[in-house]
Amino acid sequence: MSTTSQTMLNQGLFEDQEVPTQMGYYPFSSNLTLPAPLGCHQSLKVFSNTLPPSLASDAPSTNLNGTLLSSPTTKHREDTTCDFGGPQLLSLHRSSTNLWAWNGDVGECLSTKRGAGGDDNHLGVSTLKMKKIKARRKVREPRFCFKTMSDVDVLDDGYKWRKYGQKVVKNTQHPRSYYRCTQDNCRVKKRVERLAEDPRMVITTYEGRHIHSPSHDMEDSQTPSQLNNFFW
DNA sequence: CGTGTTTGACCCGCGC
DNA sequence: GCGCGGGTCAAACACG
Repeated sequence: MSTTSQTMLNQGLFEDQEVPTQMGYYPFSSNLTLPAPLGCHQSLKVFSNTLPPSLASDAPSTNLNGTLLSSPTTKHREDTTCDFGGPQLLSLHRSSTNLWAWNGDVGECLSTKRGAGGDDNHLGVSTLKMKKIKARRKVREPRFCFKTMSDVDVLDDGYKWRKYGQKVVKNTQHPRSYYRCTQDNCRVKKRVERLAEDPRMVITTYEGRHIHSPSHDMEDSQTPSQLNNFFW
């Protein structure tokens, strides 16, 4: 399966950004048209759970096009809407709120990379490690979710992922898988689960930002610094 | 042997 | 304060 198309999808989220990135919210354009990933059915759904506070409070029930999408009371990840631009394209709208914020210091909080530091991490948990863990869990990276209809659980998005956990979530018959980007110092994680109501649908949740370009691009030219900040 | 997956244990946040 | 559930760790295992 080729990775090109899915990589374009991820990159596309940022190529047309209009929303500033302060407060740690990911930028989205008002109406993105994205290529559907290969390996997925044409009916690709996307939903987002990141929204700047101003938009969340002022117009919680509208997307950036002003279309009524969902209840303003939805605070959690809420399956919202997505229009389809056609067989190869889809339009991403933004709607539901997710009020998680990050303080811009996440990198420091999350810098506990296994084997990377000089921490004494043997024999249980050192106090330092515990503090770091606490910090990690307190400050959450902004997240972005999308839903695809696919036979395969893990969609190839151009990055290399390593599975670090799997969990059966309550009231669902399908386990949720946890992946971490294998790139050094890149803390991006993703969760993959299937929709309980429709097991054909795969929900992928990305958390964090890639600090590098997709793996298959690394051999040829390293992408200019400007783009690096916006890769997933 | 290196790399990736599996899986049970553990920890923490949150609701009651 | 307690229990539940989600998220992570890390040892064991599988595979090329």
